[in-house]
Amino acid sequence: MTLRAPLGLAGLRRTHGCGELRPEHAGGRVTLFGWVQRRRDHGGLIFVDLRDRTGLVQLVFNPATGEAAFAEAGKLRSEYVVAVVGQVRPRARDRVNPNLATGEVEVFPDEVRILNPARTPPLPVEDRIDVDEAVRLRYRYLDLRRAPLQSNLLLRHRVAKAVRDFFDRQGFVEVETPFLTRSTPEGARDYLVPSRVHPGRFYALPQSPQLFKQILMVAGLERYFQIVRCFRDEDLRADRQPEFTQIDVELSFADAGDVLDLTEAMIVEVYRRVLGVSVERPFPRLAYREAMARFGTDKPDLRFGLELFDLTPLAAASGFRVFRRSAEEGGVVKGIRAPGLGGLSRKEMEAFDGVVRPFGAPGVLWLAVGTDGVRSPARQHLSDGEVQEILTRAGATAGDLVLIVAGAADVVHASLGALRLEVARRLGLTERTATNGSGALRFCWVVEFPLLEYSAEEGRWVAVHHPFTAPLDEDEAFLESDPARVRAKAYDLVLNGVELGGGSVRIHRRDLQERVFKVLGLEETEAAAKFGFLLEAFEYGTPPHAGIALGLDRLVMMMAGAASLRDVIAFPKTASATDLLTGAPAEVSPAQLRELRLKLSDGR
RNA sequence: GGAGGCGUGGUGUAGUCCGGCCUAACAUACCUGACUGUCGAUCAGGAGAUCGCGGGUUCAAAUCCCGUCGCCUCCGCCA
Repeated sequence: MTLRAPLGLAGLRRTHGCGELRPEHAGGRVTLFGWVQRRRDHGGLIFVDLRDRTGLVQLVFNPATGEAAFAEAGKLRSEYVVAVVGQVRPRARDRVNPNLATGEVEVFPDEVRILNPARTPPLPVEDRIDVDEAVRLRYRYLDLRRAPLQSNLLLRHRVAKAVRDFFDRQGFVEVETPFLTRSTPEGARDYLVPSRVHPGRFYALPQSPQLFKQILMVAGLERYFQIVRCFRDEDLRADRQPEFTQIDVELSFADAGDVLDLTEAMIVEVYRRVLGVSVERPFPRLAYREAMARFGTDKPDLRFGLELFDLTPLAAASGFRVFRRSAEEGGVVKGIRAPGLGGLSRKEMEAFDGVVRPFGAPGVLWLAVGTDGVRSPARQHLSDGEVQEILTRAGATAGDLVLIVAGAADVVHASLGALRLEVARRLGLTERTATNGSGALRFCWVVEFPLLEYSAEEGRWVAVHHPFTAPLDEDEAFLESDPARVRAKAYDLVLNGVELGGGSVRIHRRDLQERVFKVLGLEETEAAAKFGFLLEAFEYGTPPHAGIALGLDRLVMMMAGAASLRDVIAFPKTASATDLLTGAPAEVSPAQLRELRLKLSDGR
């Protein structure tokens, strides 16, 4: 990396980055630009740490070697922007700073120019000092001066570069698709943009370029990719921002296996090139049903076991009412083993209830295995034989804890999925270690998702993935008769319990697409109005095609070992979708509203 | 839409449960002075907060109550 300036600034030409100076530069004259990290004023001698993107170097101001520079150095304060010209000298052995990449040298400036003074920063521009995130977001430019965020942005750049190089080499073409497009039913809420030219009409920002990339397949591009911003007006999470970036891919004459292979190859190359980490292929593939049954989630963290086991048959025959009723009502009874957690107090056991309650489970039944028996609030309701069978199924031995949840299958799975993560956290199995070789990277594919699920809220079947996803050939016949049974040619890529992305084989025949629309309750006229252009396109020679979209932000987050998307996005939004730096969203002038023929319902 | 956590000089925290000892403490940053080998410099001195905001209870509120705003996490929602 170099920061040499191509042109001089005020007669000065930058020769090196601060962090680049090494003993071999000793004796040379250098010109450096940067920010004052810190000034240590010893009266007759002043040390200044100068920082730029490349790192830090120590400047030494001595009246003997530069009277004017020494005087100027006394005026320097934190974050002043300066240019210095001086001589690089090696440090005496006992003055070397081993904590600094440039610690074997220092610069003796004979000229200092203050290019710009700075107010005292509202947050320390220094790594490792925790600052309230609201302050960091309000002064994002100062937060971004700190090394962790800078290195995350650099990492992100390298990932994007590696992705582009990979797809370019594979014959893919990056095509830009519109941001101002039309709202389509299904999926997330749209961000709307009013049209001035057409009052009363709105563009929508794309939730993804889904339709366009399929049309590019009809258009004969054959291999498309795009690193593209997507917009979804839904509530945020640590791993969800209203605008996020996808690595969007679509290819013709390809089936699911081709997409999986291609994606794996891309991931392997990105990790190798950017982090120097080798990722093993192929990634294991799990059917959705299996993932739910074994891990209670469709995005399993495979870094640890702690798999669910089924007690439903035992429960059906049990004298314990809670068990029997769950089984009789069509629910399930399942549990997990928490190795070594049998010693928790009753109060700590009850804290597990709080983990499952958000998912609709009333609580967790626990059995603590001791050397002299089993402790459990349900001990008296269970026969010795039942307790023994539970322990056998759990594989539990003395010192272990068994956690059991009974109820509807989806509630039980969600609850145990969350409990499994909670147990893993307690056992220290989920450290989000970065990927510098030490962290486990357990990629997997989850495949055979259901094509449809019934939405009680909307009173109809809705697409699990999106309405253009093809059903498995062997399930297509049940589309109308038993929609729940139909599995999709869809796949999700999961890394350590985080969903990195997903895709599917698309429907490329108009007749099948119309059948799916019909099951979704999209009447022909409505389908024609909203997706007509796609259906029409399908009539002009559409190749079979499939694709995938990966969350670039999430991928970078995982690679950086970051806990939040905000740490890998230069200008992120808060949990309430505001931008504390710019103040967006903001009110607009009445004139702007008038021009758009918009009237706010509160009368303005 | 719901649940929980947090909000005290610029920054990070203590104090809040159990009101009075708070005329709000500590660290750091900041300002001034001293100091020629520091690199988390050191030493001496100084300035800086009506405790997110509004209302209430009380002789008395950072502390209790009600409301409200902001940030974070999770559920719903979202692929």
